[in-house]
Amino acid sequence: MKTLVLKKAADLQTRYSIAYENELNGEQLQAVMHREGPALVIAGAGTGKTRILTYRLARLVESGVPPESIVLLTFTRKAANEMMRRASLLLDGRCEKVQGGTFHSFAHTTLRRYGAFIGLDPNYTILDQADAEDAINITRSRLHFDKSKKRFPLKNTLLSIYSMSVNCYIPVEQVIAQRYSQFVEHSEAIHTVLREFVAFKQSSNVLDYDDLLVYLLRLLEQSEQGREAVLNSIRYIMVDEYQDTNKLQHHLVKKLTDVHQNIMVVGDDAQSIYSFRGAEAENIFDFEKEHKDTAVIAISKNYRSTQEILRISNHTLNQSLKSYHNVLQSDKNGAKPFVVATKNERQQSVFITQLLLQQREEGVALDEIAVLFRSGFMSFDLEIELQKANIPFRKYGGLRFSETAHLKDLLAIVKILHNPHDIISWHRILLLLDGVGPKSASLIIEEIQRNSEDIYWMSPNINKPVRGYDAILSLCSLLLQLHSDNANIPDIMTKVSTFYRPLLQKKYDDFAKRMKDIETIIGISSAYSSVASFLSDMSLEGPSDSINAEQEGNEHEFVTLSTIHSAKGLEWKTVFIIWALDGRFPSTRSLESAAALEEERRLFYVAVTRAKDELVITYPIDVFDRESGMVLGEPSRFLQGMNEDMIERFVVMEEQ
DNA sequence: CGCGTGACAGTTTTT
DNA sequence: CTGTCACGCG
Repeated sequence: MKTLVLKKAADLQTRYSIAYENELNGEQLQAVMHREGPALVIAGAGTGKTRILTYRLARLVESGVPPESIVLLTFTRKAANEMMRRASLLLDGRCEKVQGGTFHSFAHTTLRRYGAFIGLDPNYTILDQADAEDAINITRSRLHFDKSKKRFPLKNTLLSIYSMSVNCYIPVEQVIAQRYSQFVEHSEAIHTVLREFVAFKQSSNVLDYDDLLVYLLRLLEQSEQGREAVLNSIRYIMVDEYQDTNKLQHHLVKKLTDVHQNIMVVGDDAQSIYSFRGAEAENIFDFEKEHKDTAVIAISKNYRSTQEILRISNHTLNQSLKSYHNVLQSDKNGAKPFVVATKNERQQSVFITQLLLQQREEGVALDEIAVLFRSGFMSFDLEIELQKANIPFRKYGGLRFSETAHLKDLLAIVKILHNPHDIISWHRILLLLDGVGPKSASLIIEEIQRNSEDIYWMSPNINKPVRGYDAILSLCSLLLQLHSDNANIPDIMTKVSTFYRPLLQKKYDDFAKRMKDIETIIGISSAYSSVASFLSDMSLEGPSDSINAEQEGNEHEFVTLSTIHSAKGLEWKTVFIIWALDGRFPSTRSLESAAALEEERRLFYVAVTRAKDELVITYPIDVFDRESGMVLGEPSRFLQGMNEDMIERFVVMEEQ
């Protein structure tokens, strides 16, 4: 007989180490405490979206939900990292086991594990955008659409058409009719090329970015075993930046939550800036319709910015014909934002640099400052100026480190090693070799496809092309050696780079600079223990940050330069928005359609709301625009209608 | 067939 | 400013 004892009921409840009630406001708390079933959180900029997600994560974990059964999907890798970092600060290491990342990286991890259920060889390699374009070009020339046809769309257009079709569930013909009407006459041919492109990827065992999502969906829909395996491991899903999901992702989320319905999505319709990639802000509102009994929580109290900054952002949205959900309010007050005209781009760069030096003098940490711009190239001139002034900076957005031609060349060899069927990489390398052109390359590739069993031994079988034979032979012997070596990754990389070095030297004038990048990537590679994870990280979460990270000295502090797209979800004490020049931001191209202009407006809104305390908006006048043949000199139309009690206007003059 | 040359068109934003 | 295309030489 067991003895019965009395225990205080309160003592039996789970103990929480975080005082949720004290650290969150009412609306936030409601979202954080939400437990089962679908929830939609509409949270304006700076209202503590990340805070809600991290606290809810912590709450679930504290309540005993196994962290590995929670999936957190975000849009950019940086946002994912930030979230995990903040969750770990709240709650020891337990949050590290949470599955998380971008849609694409989540899809990749899942497919590596369970892809076999739908017949996917787990050794597939991932094509980045340039690789996918190359693949399209290869198919195009195989089908002989490259010659004779006048004005056939270029590879990047073909890929956009394909991608739009896949991500939005729109048939190719319709995409062409709607968005690329100038190519309607080639509609059928385009479709043929794209179908062949799909087949080509399959036979090469490669997946492009879109395929990652498509195959994951296929796994969930077409394999009962696959579906069970994936769904059994997930109990809670949270999706950040939901306004940036497209149809395909929307659908994927639905499939992932079919069983338990424990899905929380967070979004802000005013921050939808990815429609060029098929994102539909309507997904937020469809979500509510599609999931029964969705708890809807709207949050409008802003904690980030001063009221002066919010007045600018609210004004930006008010100028629109559309109406957005949130009008932001804040208790904080500060200085009026500055709008500054400079004579030209040069002066803009010099001016920003001066202000940065001044801020540093005043004791503002460089980490607290960001310079934001519409497009990657808009910071080139400033970068030179910052270098001269010895101000350390890090640039986000624009061309990625691992997307530069020389690193792609190098990685292509490693890719072949990992996946010998990767014809796109073979093609890339073969064309690099002396005396090998498109014709011999395709002959060799045919040979490779015939002898797929012992692929590295095929070299002696090649019908000698007159010129390139020696080069091919040496490539093959390198591959053979690396294949049998079992070396570690930096070793492999070093050997590959020794092979590549003379080719690099011949191809580029700035050989030395590029060689340095290669050293850098060898360094990065040493952190990996498997070729597979090294390669997929390079394609999915490539070190975009290392592109300008290694300034002299090991300063920990740096100014952030970033495209607005890459700055989403982040905040700084002081934000500069440069190139706020009508014709650049919004760009002339976006003036043709109301929807495009609207997206630029939201983009401007995102930029403004990154600032906590200080906002400086600059624009150069007297800029020649090649496209229109006009001189641009007016401030962005988004600044129109702002009077003197909203902003201070300045003109930069040179001191006599 | 490979490769250099010159003309010319297109030019965001991300995974 | 860069990638792409057509042309013609070796």
